[in-house]
Amino acid sequence: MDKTEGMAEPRPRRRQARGERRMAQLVDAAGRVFAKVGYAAASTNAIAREAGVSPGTFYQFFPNKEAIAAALGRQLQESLEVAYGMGLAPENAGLPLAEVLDAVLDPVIEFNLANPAFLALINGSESLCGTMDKEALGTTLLSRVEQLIALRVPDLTPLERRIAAEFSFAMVKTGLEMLVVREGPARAATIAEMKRALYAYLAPLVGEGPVDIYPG
Amino acid sequence: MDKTEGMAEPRPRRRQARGERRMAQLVDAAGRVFAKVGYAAASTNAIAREAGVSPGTFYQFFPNKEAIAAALGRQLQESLEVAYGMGLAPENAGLPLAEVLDAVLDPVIEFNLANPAFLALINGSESLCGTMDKEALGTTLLSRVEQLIALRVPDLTPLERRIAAEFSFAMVKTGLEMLVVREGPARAATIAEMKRALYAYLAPLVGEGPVDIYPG
DNA sequence: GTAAAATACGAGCGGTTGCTCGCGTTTTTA
DNA sequence: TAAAAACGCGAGCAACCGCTCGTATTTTAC
Repeated sequence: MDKTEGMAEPRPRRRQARGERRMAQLVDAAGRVFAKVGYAAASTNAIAREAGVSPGTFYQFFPNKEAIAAALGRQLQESLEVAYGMGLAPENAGLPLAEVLDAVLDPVIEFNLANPAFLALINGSESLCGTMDKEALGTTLLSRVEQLIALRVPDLTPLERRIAAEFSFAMVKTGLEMLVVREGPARAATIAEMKRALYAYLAPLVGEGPVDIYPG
Repeated sequence: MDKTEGMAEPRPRRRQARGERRMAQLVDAAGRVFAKVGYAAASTNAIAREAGVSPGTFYQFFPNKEAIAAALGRQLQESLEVAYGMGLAPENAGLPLAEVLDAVLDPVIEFNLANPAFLALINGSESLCGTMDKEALGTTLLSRVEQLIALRVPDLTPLERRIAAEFSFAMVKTGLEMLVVREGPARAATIAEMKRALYAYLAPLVGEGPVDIYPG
């Protein structure tokens, strides 16, 4: 058994400062390209061109398109977590639902408007969730929503929790998609409607607000 | 001015029975391919192969991929309209919301499970709505939802109506996507939850059920 | 029967894709 | 300072894309 001679994985090469800069440059360019044409239609050559770099240089740092998408996803996810801070911390677990929604959604909305690649990556990675890592952006965020729900409503079966999380997540995603194509009052109205939809959906679950009298 | 010699449009060639059969065969194959790999990833060569036909034959009947997608979309839309019949006819405009939801959604759900290409085409045509005809599947269905809402709640501004339609449509779409990957009780639970979400969202709009007390 | 039109084929064109490879340059290591 | 490692380039490969075209067959029209 040799220790220095790796088996399958070609030990991660030591990056120097220049390389790190190039990687950041490429991830940045990838974000712009993804936001412009979507994930599926984005080509590695186009990303390299956008970064002002040759295709060969691209592949010096990323083995394929998925890899750079994953890197961008990780970066976006980290900034998002910083942005909305402890939005899902147990601290506000006792707050009224409406306040929790504000605390969680407002930063997410702001972040989404500032990072157009966010939605492109969520949508793109979902259609390729089989190919991609388990740490795909959409999947991770979805489980966050699931945690948040579990915190507020512990007495749900896993299936119920999962369904609630998926519906909530979908409402947010739809709302965000609607937001980016609207401005001013229309955008404000859409935000309000998104919150109303979520509130109406979640209130019965958390045992708050109007009881759900749907005769199902 | 010559009458027999057309100008731009190359007058539609007379199809014979064999041709019609081939077209149906191709549209059918396209549905299977779209359902399997999605709209964007589906290639005309793959559709031809699936139909057991050469690429040249494909282009004898359809000028490009959009055309066959449009044909499939038209066919699906027609069968859907037949399936759920007069679901949005003025007849049941006075029914309780829950009953309207059942009347509209149950046939749509059944249809969607029977035609997996339906969702693929909706999602695909949305990302290409700029390229495609105005009669894109998603757009058409969305305006149907808008009509339905206008019928029940006439006193909404166009923007409010539009937003409500988009959210409702998104909830249905999400529900359908969740349905196809579930079976048995999980599927039933998802259907119930989809209806509950829509009911909770729409009830305040139609002035029925619990009042909306969201403090926004 | 025969000319015209419709149907069918499949090799292959021009283009793009993700990606490679050889080679030159810069930086680190010793 | 010299070897080694990281960086950088860009022509170009194999695969696939949407799509065409010359040609052969089948059906229709007269």
